[in-house]
Amino acid sequence: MSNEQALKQYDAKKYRTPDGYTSDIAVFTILSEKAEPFKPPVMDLHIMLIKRSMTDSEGRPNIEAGKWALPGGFVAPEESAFQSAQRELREETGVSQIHLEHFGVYDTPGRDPRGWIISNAHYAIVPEHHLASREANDDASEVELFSVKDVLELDLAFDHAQIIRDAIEVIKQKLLETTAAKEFLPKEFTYSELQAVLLTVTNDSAIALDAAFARKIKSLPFIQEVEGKKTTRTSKKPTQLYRFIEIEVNNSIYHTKKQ
Amino acid sequence: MSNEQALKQYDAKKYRTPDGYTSDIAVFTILSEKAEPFKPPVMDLHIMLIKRSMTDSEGRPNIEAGKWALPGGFVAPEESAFQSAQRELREETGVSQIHLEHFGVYDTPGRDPRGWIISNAHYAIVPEHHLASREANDDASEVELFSVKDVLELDLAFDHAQIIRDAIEVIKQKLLETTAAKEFLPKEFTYSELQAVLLTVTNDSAIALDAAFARKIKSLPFIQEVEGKKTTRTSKKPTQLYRFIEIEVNNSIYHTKKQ
DNA sequence: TGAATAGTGTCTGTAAGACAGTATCTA
DNA sequence: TAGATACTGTCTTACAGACACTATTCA
Repeated sequence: MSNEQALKQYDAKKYRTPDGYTSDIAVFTILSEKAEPFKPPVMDLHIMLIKRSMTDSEGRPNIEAGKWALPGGFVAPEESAFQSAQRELREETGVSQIHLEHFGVYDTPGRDPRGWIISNAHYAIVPEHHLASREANDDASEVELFSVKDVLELDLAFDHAQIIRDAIEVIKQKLLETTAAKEFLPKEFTYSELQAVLLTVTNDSAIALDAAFARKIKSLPFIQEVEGKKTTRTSKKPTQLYRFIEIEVNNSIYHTKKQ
Repeated sequence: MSNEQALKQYDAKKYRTPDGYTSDIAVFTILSEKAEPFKPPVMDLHIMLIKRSMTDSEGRPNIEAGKWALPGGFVAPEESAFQSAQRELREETGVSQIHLEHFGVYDTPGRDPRGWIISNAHYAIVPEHHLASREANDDASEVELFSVKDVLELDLAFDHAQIIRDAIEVIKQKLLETTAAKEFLPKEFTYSELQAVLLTVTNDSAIALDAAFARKIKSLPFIQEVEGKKTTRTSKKPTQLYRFIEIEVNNSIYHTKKQ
């Protein structure tokens, strides 16, 4: 009894099938406010949204026209949603080789007025400088960065308010529970730069207090001092540079962090 | 320009659509080896699989017949994959109200010979005693529990080997990085019972050594002593009982565990 | 010299890890 | 009383958190 025999008799149309499969991407970046010389950065976490056009490519009225939405699109049968997200991201921002990860599926019946459409949601971490070129593009009026603090006040398409809420929770968790902060930073960074990234998602005193964090960074097993290398980009006093090292982080709640 | 107008002109058939949307469930349970009186348990993590029948309900040869597979099935248009997984789980095991969570999507082109079929994968944690009845069922010959140590040596249907590999990684992580272990335990438990659950996924000495773990359990912020309550089910000397308390666990790699 | 950033010194307390010793019960 | 499990005592070492103090540079 082979699969060939079974396939011959299989009829996909027997079952009701979805009307579409899409990938949506929550693109996060960090904008540094007032990058004055000899000043540590103050950062704010932003998410990239597009404004849905009033008409589609063929000139007909568009669904959810005029609303803000996550970039994304229909997945083709010959690709995975992840590949689709990579493609969309490259098309939208010209950026490839960046951190992209699945974080959820949205399939509540009725979530899309066009029918039974399943969305596979991803988040991406794009360093600030990669979006500089993007912002200067032709259709820049249709693409904008919003602080995660007020993005949810917008008029958002479909169930994207929920997806964005979830994405924000996910990136907060990833920044604090994994070494994902390195995706926002240059290869070598100062304690105050890492601190600025983390302060976009937490207010904890252990991170917010300079002296405490400057001391802590030296004991973190996944961060290494770049010996003898300093910079003056954040202060007049030359500051020690650090880098992330590739080790597995033990995040067990039953273990000590010390490794 | 309303959505109604736009919808009138929308034609789902313009795009190629998926041939199916399924939910698969990796059902985990823990079996206690030799539950002798006055002995702490020795546990082993198991996963529930079904053997695909040779013919379908209409007597025709089945796809991937005779292979072992995750329970699951086609999602109906009026439900979410999560609801579908809940339903399947109830039908398969008679259990509801258990821990069930999405952990991934499987959509690689060609993963299912029947066509473009997207699988939404979940894992479930089912305490041992809930499966006792299940195992006595009529079609028990088609359902079996396998130790996660050797489940991957089976002949598995579709890409279920990959899904199961991922599910095992996920449950290992969840057991160590969240309080999910409570789903396998009675409400009140001894240190050696919690220890036995954790030892199914780690060998770390901080957990494996009795004295160390007996002391550590008292300092864990999410576990509470049940004052004055002891049991003799694991030893002749009455043993202190503990329970999980509902607090948010701070799992940041930049913070101390102390809360 | 003052202002700003980046640290270090020092103290107190908590906890980890190792290992030996003690407590409680059943058969 | 032996044997098994469940702890506790004690010691050493490490780091966390708080707060004051020092270091380095530019304007």
